Amino acid sequence: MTKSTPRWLEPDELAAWLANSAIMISLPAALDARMQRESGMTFFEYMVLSVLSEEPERTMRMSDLAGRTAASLSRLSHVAGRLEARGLLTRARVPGSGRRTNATLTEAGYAEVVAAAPGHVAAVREYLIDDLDRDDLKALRRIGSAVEAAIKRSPAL
Amino acid sequence: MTKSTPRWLEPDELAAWLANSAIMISLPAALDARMQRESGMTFFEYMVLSVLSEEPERTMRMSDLAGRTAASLSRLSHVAGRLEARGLLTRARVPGSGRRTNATLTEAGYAEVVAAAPGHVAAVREYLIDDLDRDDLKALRRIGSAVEAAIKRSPAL
DNA sequence: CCCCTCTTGTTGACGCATCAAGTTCGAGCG
DNA sequence: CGCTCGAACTTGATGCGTCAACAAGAGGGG
Repeated sequence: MTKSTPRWLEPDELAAWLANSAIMISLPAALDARMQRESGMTFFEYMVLSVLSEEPERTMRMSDLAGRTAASLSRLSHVAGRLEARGLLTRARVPGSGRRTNATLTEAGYAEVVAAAPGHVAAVREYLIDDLDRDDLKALRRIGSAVEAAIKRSPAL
Repeated sequence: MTKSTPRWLEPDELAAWLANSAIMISLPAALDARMQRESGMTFFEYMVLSVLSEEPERTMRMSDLAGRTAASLSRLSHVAGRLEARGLLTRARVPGSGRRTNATLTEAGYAEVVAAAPGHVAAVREYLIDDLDRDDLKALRRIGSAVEAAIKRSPAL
C-alpha cells in the first residue's frame, strides 16, 4: 500500500481504452458465436486444428501447441481430450523423451479445418480486416506486439 | 454453399490478424487474472460496478447496464445475482413500468470499486496504454469503432 | 374486455476455463 | 545406484457464460 494516487486515464487514453473494449469483448464473442453456428466448433478449437494443419506431419508437441494458441497446458489438454473423442486428432507419447506428447491431426480433423476455414476467414474479414486501411493494419500490428511484450514482461506478481 | 473460394488473408492482413489475437486473447486473460488476484473480483464484475458508480444515484436499468457492459441480459442477471448476494448492489423493480428493474450500487459496492480502481488503471496502463504513442491511440480508437460497427451491422444470420 | 404479442428479466442445464493436485518421466548428483 | 528435482502433461472440482425456456407486466387491436 505504498502506492501514491494513480495516474488516471486522460480523455484520449480513455477513448482508446473504451474502443479497445470492443475488440477485447465483442469481437471474440462474435467470432465464437459464428464459428459455433457455422462449423459447430469453438473458435479456440478451430485455432488448435488450424495450427496443427499447417505443421509438417500435422503434428506438434502439446506444449508448443499451447504456446502457439496462447493457452494454458491444462486448457489445451481438456480441449485435446474432447477433440480426440470426436476423432479429430490423436495423441501419442514421444518415447524416450520425458513426458512429451505429440498431437496429430487425423484425416477427419483435417477435413473439418478445411471445411471451416472459408467461414472463418470471411468472419475475420467482415468483423475486422476489411474495415481497416493499410495504416490501420500496421498500427494494429504494432499494438498487438506491444501488448504481447507487455504481458510477457509481467509473468509473476 | 454457393460460395466461391474465399479471399484468403494477404501477408500484411495475416500479420495484423495474428497481432490482434494477442489483444483479443491474452489481454483479457491477463487483466482478468490480475483483477482476480488483486481485488478478488472479475474484470466483468468490475466493469459493472464501475459503470454503476458513475451514474447519478449509482443506479441504472438492467437493460442499459447490459448494453454499457456489452453483455447479454442473461449474463448480467447472473452476475447481478452474485453481486447482490455479496451485498455490493441491490435490485428493485420499477413500479408501473413493465418488468423494468433498477440495479443500485450499495455503499459496500462503492467502496469496492474505489479500492479496485487504482489497480485496474495501473493494469490497463501497463498492458496497453503506456506502450502506445498518440498515433497508436488514435488508430486503436478507429479500429475499435470499426469493429463495433461491423458487429452491429450483422446482428442475425 | 380479452387475447396477442412485445418487452424485460430470471432461471436451469450444460459446456468450457481455471486452478490446484496429482502423475510420470528424465536428469543431475552425491 | 538411489534420491530428489523439475519438466510435461492430466485430472477433478468449482465457477462463470450461454442458450433456451419461462415469467410477468403493458399495450393494442378486434
